[in-house]
Amino acid sequence: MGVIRNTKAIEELTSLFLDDEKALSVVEIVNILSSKMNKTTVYRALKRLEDDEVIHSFMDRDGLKCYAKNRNSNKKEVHPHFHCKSCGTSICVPFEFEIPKYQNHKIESAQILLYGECNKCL
Amino acid sequence: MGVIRNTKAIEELTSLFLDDEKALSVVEIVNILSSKMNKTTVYRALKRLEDDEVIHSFMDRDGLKCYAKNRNSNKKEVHPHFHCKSCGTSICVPFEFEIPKYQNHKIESAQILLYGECNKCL
DNA sequence: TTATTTAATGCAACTTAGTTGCAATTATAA
DNA sequence: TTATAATTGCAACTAAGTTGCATTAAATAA
Repeated sequence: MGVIRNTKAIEELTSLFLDDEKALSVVEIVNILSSKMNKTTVYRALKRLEDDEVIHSFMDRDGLKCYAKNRNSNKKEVHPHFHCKSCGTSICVPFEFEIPKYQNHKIESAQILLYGECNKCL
Repeated sequence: MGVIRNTKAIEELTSLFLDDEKALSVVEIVNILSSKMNKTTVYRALKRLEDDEVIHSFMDRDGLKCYAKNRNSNKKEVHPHFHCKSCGTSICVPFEFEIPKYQNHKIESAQILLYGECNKCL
């Protein structure tokens, strides 16, 4: 939520997240931008964009951090992500998901990761 | 599903998973057993126990692999896990969860990770 | 426009989870 | 007991992600 500056890194990164559905792993992002900026910059700029709620992140099945664009809604999104074991890509699944309650635990966020094979790979 | 041998490593590891609820991260497990065996052995034995469906694994919010005991049921369990942001511990949440369908994707497994603060930390 | 300040960047070095190859060891079945 | 195939330890490695610090560049004030 800090003051986010309109730098070249932020510009390049936001231009990668045009699609509502497709998620990108940090490895992909760092590779795509390797000739344009340092990986440290990528990591830090992604963090800023996430803090600013422009994008959101999740861990795929391999423990690799992935980012995707936030949809236009004020409240924090809770939707599943699908990770294809064949091609390795991840997508946002446009399902609503209600965060469950559990005893006297305070649940602040939830992540659902679906794992299998996508339509293209089948 | 290979022939799993009854070695000291397997014995030590299974003795860590007595509790149905508590999950242990690989880092914890490697630390607990550091004086008794090599970390490579820990990783490999955990993999065997998981293949053998004695334990199951999931990624916590920090991308750290966690393991927990399987309950006595033949079919693959699908239950959420809760990861406390304060104390860092994770537990199995005894809820049933139905794996959703999505278009023409083949969903083989699903993971739900709840994140927040546990009863002890609140 | 210029000066000031503060965020953002690049770089190199580091941390840590997890893996690999290989030789030595050990559990199991014959 | 012996053969065999799985398991282990070790050391070296890979790769994701972080940190400190000097430099650069936005944003804002003058």
